[in-house]
Amino acid sequence: MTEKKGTYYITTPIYYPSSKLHIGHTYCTVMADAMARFKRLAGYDVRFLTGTDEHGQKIETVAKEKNMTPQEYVDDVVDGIKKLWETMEISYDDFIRTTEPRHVKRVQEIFMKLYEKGDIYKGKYEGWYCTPCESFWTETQVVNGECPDCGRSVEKAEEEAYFFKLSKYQDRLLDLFENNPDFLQPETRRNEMIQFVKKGLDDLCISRSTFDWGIEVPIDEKHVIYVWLDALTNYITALGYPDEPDLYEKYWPANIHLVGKEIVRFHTIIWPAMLMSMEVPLPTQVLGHGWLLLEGGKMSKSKGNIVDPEVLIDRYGVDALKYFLLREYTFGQDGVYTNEVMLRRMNFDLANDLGNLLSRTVAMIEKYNGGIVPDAKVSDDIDEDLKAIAEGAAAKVESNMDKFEYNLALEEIWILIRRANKYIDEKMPWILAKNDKEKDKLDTVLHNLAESLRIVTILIYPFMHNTSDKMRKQLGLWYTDVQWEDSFTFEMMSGEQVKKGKALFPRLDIDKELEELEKMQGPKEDENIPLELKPEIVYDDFDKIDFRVGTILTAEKHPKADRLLVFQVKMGTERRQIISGIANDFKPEEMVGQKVIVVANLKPRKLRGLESKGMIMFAENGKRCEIVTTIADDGVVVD
RNA sequence: CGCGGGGUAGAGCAGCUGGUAGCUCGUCGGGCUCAUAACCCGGAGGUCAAAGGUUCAAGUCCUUUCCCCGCAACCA
Repeated sequence: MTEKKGTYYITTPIYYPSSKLHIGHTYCTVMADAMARFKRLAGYDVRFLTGTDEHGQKIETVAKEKNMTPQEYVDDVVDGIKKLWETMEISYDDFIRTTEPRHVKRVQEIFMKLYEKGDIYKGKYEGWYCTPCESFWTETQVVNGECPDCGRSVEKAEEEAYFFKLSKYQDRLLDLFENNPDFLQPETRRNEMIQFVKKGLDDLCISRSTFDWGIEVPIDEKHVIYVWLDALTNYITALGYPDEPDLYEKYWPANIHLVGKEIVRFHTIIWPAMLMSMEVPLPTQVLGHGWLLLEGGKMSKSKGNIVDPEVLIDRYGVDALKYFLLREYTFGQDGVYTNEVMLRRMNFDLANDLGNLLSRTVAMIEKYNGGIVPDAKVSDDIDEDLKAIAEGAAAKVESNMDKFEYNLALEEIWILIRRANKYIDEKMPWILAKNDKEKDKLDTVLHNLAESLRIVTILIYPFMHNTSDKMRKQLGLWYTDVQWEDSFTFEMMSGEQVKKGKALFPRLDIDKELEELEKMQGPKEDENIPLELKPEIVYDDFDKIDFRVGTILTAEKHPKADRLLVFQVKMGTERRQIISGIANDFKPEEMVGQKVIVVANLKPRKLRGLESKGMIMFAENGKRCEIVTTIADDGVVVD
């Protein structure tokens, strides 16, 4: 039995179930899972937490649209998420939902702790209120008295709200970053946060009274707790803090909070500040991973360019998908996902290198030694080289995993696999088999190959346990469990009965698969799928808008904003200036002379100092904007 | 001069504290037949964005410039 090395608590973010999860979420969870499995195998007492963040206005709205209660709605989505993790064989020890009673009551207790500490005060959320959006905006967010979201005018309003004294912890946070370089990695994220704190922190509004779907503020039933205090605390409420502290005392502080780069700020500024206030130790390390991008940009639900992990698992298996995600991308950096890159990885690394190595090894042991793994009899430089690489691989995997370099950890394993393939060519066992005098050499080759593969089964276990099991079955290693320490030594096999099985990873016809995947991922031609639309409007709403045709006379860059282009547009008798945020997609020259559609009666507004009277219509297809043109004469009404 | 990250073979990437430029794929040629037409070897292909500088020695340090990408601002 492996001796215990201590505890290891690792968490993923809790995901927001406003719709189905995509491959980006899968990526994060797979990384956490691999680390959890690795640490377990290495002898740690691991606790791995994931979950869902289920409150908030957005959920409330989406549920209403679907004619469900928020609870019904989230129950439904969370079921799907749990099913996905089950398919992915995510080995979480606990799944926390922020709607669970255990979380709700603990969040309220934590609120009271902060309150009694004097770090929560009731203040006035002085701001600008946009009635249609039901949102408050700060002075800096509002532009020219208009809502930054919808552009309609906002009214000065005061709302009571509860605030957390984030500013009080500014200096301690700065110390934290500067004295503990490891607290936040990678480096670039740390630099960003240092800058952010240096600019000064405002107190944080932690309650809302404009919607109901949340945890009630214990001292004020008119308010619900806003996301920060509700969501971030999951990492300790799931451990029973504060009322059932057994797990908390055992596992807190967390070793790792694994999060996406977009939420690093919340985890390294707001969360530590709350913990400081609670006088609870801080997590040891927050790691911000990069995003999986699709060609042409960010993955997002509204763009409809989601890669559904279920489809991939269904076709290629969990292990292949996990391998690809962990091997292809560098932790902390963004990576581009394409079907082709994935299929290549699966073919080259899994089918050709690993699968084929097992296949040829087992075939030779069956053919040349009746399926029994022989003992090694002799040894030369080549044998010793293979052996050294095999015995040294585990240490290299470990050191890379300590740095969360999953890709390099796997690369180390593949160095061994490639070495073994080369070893076969160097030794040419099929020649040895032709001469009885070479039997000792042949036995040695067969033995060494079996040993190398045995070690591979241990090394890949945290990443691909199914494949490991299948390999061990073929290698006759059914009689013993996977033990990490067994990967340190070479001489362990003798007399096992091997048994050739199905190919571990069938070779894929990449062109054919690409075609199939595109068919499945793209829109299905013959199906009529309703679009996701904004709330319905009536004709009167539409009739308020005055669309006109306009000819662009001149176009130039806005002197003080990167993304803005300033146009002079002619609409019949009138000429006016309109500004659009499309500088990334169009050069000014190519816009001149275009006939476009203008929302002509939009209230004028200043953008970085220049007035824009109206708005030019563009089509957004995800990758870039496309201009919407017409052949009609300018000034003409469009309706 | 808001903050930060990059620009290395056809593609995608490694190259930390300076000392013969690497990996995977592709390509060309060869080998092998145990194996999932898989495996192995070799070749071609890079003035390491540009220009200066420090140094015996610079993708690797410094300065400047150009170009990309995040964040922030702003996107009517």
